[in-house]
Amino acid sequence: MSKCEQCIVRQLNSLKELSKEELIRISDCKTSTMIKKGDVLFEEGEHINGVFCIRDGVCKVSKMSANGKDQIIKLIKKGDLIGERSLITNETSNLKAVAINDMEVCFIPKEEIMKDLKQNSNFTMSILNDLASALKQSDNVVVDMAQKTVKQRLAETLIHLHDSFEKKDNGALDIQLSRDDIASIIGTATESAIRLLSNFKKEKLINLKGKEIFILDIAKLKNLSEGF
Amino acid sequence: MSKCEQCIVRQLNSLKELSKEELIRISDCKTSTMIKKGDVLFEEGEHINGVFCIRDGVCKVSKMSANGKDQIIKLIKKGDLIGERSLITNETSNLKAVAINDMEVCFIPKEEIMKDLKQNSNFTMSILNDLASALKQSDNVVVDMAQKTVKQRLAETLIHLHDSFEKKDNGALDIQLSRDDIASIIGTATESAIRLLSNFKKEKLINLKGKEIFILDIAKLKNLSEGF
DNA sequence: TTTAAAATATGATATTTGTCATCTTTTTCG
DNA sequence: CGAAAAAGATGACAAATATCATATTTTAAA
Repeated sequence: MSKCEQCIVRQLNSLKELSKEELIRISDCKTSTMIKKGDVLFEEGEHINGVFCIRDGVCKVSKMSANGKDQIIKLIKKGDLIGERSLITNETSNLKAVAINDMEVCFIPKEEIMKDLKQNSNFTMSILNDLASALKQSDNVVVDMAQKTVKQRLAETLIHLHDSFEKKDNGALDIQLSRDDIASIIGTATESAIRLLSNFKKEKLINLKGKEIFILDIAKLKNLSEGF
Repeated sequence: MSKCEQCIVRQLNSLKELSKEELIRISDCKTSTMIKKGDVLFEEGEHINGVFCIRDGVCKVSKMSANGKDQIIKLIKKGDLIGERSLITNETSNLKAVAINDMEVCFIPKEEIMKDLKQNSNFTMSILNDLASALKQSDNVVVDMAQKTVKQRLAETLIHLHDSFEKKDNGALDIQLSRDDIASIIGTATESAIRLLSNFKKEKLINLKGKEIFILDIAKLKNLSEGF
């Protein structure tokens, strides 16, 4: 099994604050798993009992609304940690995570990572920072959901995807989302998402080939997302 | 000036984790202020440089959307701390806070509270917990904003107000919100909020006397908020 | 490969929500 | 107090969005 000390992914998240000794200890107790596209990392209401460190792949993190529709809260990718919140509050997960493509993830059991959280204050501070950033981000999304139109939110989401994901050789965004996923990110009906995507394509803001998305006009998308 | 060691409000938030010595130090450097209804505690984009501890009164915490409308993110009341997030990330505030009624607040400068955050791990853990809870809460609101109708959100908000605020002697909720505030909490146009409130009154779910709100049928409101 | 199922697409229509206009009531302030 | 301003209320209408129906394309499974 690969070692945390040598894992580059660690540099991308709070684990970079751990000392060599701490890392070796974590490395010895962690487990690595391959997760297939569509498989569930964890369910809403499940005790996670640790944190996941994403070595490769992408997953969607969602929550079921009272109305029975899944709302995607965020996309998690290589280098991200997930599960810190449940770790800290000792609660079951309020979210569900499903792989969007094949993933490689490491799982660090709660007891071990808690030791570091209690003893390494740089690590604690880094986790604090993560939560603080996530909170700001989430508050921003609340405002967008409450105040922006579906069209604005789609534009915003496309910009966000453009900023957060690599491009494939042909220029397409290197993430495969179904129309349903996209609708679930922006919080609208699937048909509405499809219609707006078609409009955006007609207006040459994006191009679509199956599930491939090509961002053509970032500036106009930005304007759109701000209501112009 | 009153002393933190003797302040009951402290028991309601993370400051309860501080030792007697730490409290005395905080007490010596804090400032207390009276804030008038409508006055601004801090603006979006402002360096807060510390945390506020609310001794009395209520304020609305909001963020301006790209469309120019203010969205209320949360209501802060007696016993709450505010400003922890900006403290940790070293950023300017992403939110604005305005007093909803006359308030009494204490301000603890950043340098002092940071000492405790670095040295008292119980305090740090408590703040971590606060942020984790706030994040969960915020994610829940995202789902509601994205998936629930305005009517559902109004019902939800009324339940929340009922759960979080005392009742006056006449049974009214002890918080004075304008119709505009209510609209800004649920993320809708003022007229829509007014109309729905009138409907709820007609259906005997609530009663309204000026700005006073009387919750009459919690069970039906709960059903409504869940889509029945 | 063939077939069934799922995903995508699009039109027609209904519902929800926002906007504008106008009126009434309440609050504020000289 | 009384005038002006702000807040609240309501109708008419427009715009945004959801829903339903159905057709087409893609994907997955036998």
